[in-house]
Order: sequence, then C-alpha cells, then structure tokens
Amino acid sequence: MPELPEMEHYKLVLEKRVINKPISEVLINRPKSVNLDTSLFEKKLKGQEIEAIERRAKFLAFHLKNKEVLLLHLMLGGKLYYGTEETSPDHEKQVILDFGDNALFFIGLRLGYLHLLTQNELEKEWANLGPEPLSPNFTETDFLDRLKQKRGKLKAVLVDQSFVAGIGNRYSDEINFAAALSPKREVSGLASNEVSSLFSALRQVLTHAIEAGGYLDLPVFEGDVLTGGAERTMKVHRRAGHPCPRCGATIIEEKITSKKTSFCPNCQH
DNA sequence: AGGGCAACCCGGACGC
DNA sequence: TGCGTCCGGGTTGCCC
Repeated sequence: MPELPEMEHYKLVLEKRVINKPISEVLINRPKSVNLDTSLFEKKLKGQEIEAIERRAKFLAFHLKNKEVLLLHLMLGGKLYYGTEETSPDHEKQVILDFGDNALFFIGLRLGYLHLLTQNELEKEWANLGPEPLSPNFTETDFLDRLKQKRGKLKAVLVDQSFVAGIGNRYSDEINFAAALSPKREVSGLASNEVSSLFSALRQVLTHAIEAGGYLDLPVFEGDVLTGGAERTMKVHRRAGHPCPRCGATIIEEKITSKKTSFCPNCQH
C-alpha cells in the first residue's frame, strides 16, 4: 500500500534520526520477515551503523557501514515507527532495531520483508525496475520513448514497476485524474499533448504527496503531525459516490485489469 | 504480450 | 463488546 511518496517520507524522517547510530539490539518476532536464520541476522546487524538511506521505487535500502544493505519492502499494510516502546503503536512489531534511546519498529510485515543483502544482491533485486519518476534525469522525452514501447491500458501501465518505478493503485488514480485521462485508455492511442499532460501530472501528484507527508495514517514518531497529510489531497481515489472536484459528476469505481480503479466518467477522457 | 488469476499473509471490516 | 468469514493489496509466477 505504501507507494513512492510514503516511502520517500519515511526516508526523510528516518535519515534525520538513525544515521550513524550503532544498533544495540535486534529483535525478530517473525522469522519469515527476514532472509537469514534469526540468530545470524541478529549477529550480523548488532553493532552495525546505518550510513545512508536510499529509496528506490517502493523500497528503502538501509546502507550499513560494512557495505551490506538492509532492504525493506512494506508491501501491503507495512508501517514504520521510530521511538520508544512506550510511545510505539499497539500493533505487532515483526522486527525491532534498537538504538539504545529509541528503536525502529517494523510493523505489519505480513507480505513485506527486511532482507540483509550484499550490494550485488541489491542490484539484482532492482534490476527490473523502471526509472525513478522524480529523478531530474527522467525527461518527458524518456517518458514518451518508454510509452511508445508499451501496450495496454493506462491503469495497468502506470502501476507497472518496470515502466516507471514507485506508482501503485492509489497514485495511478490520482495521476490519471490530474491528467484528465481515462484509466481505460490504450496507451498506444495517446496523443502527444496527452502524453505531456500525463508526464506533468505524474510529477506533480507525486511531488505534492511527498510535501503533504504521504497518506499513511500512523505517525512515524511522537509528535509527528505531518504524516498522513496527503490523504486530504485525494481527488478521486476511493471516493466513488462523491462529486468530482473538477466537474461535479459522480466519481465511480471499476475493476480495470483486476485493479480497483476510481475515476470521473465525465471529465477523464 | 497483455490480461486473468492464484499465492503469499493477516488486520480489519462485516455479518451474525 | 463476541466469533467466524472474507477481503484487500503489491508482487511474482503461471496460464491462456
């Protein structure tokens, strides 16, 4: 569920808090969430420091001093919290990294995971990801070139991680709305001005969502008032039955290539 | 090659 | 404030 803006938000919050602090304890409550034998995982991590946090698509990579990497994917319903045991939310924590004064809690890792990898293994994991949509290197020309090679419906293409990385069900709805394009459109039939709208919508929606703190409902630390702000900026996603903020028609929800999709049937063409 | 679907998993929503 | 059932969601992989 967390998508690019939510993971970027976690990165921004956490890199102010966990960088260069030794990990004093590691607690694994759910062995399936990690990729090594729990005692080995704990042993390898204990005493290590996180040197940098990198986000790629919906992943966070915690780069360790010893050049190994903790790779996190939250999948469905995964969340993070940084603070003390007392202030932490009353949810099951599958993995806890303790930094002494505060700890990083990995919550709701059901399908999600935290894997300790080498740099090479990390590269393999990321080999099939498309470009980062907010990278300054990613231009409208790149976008157009990639789009030319794709077929299928706009909805399916936007959530395809090998096309552009980091967009999921929620933001694909918002991007299509911002571009005033129907999620059912075949991408091969898009006119060049429509591709332009789509490209700027993509950047604008994701950028604004990051600025608003993402949509996740759980504060990341005590006193956190920013997280979740993007929920209020949703124009169509999961708003079926409400009036379209652009034209006033009723927003609908339909399954498009097996994805629940919200859109305005009147002003998205 | 694109679309459909099952598997992974379990918190939360819903029905009673 | 109970108990069972079902669903959702990203990703992978397998089918047609």
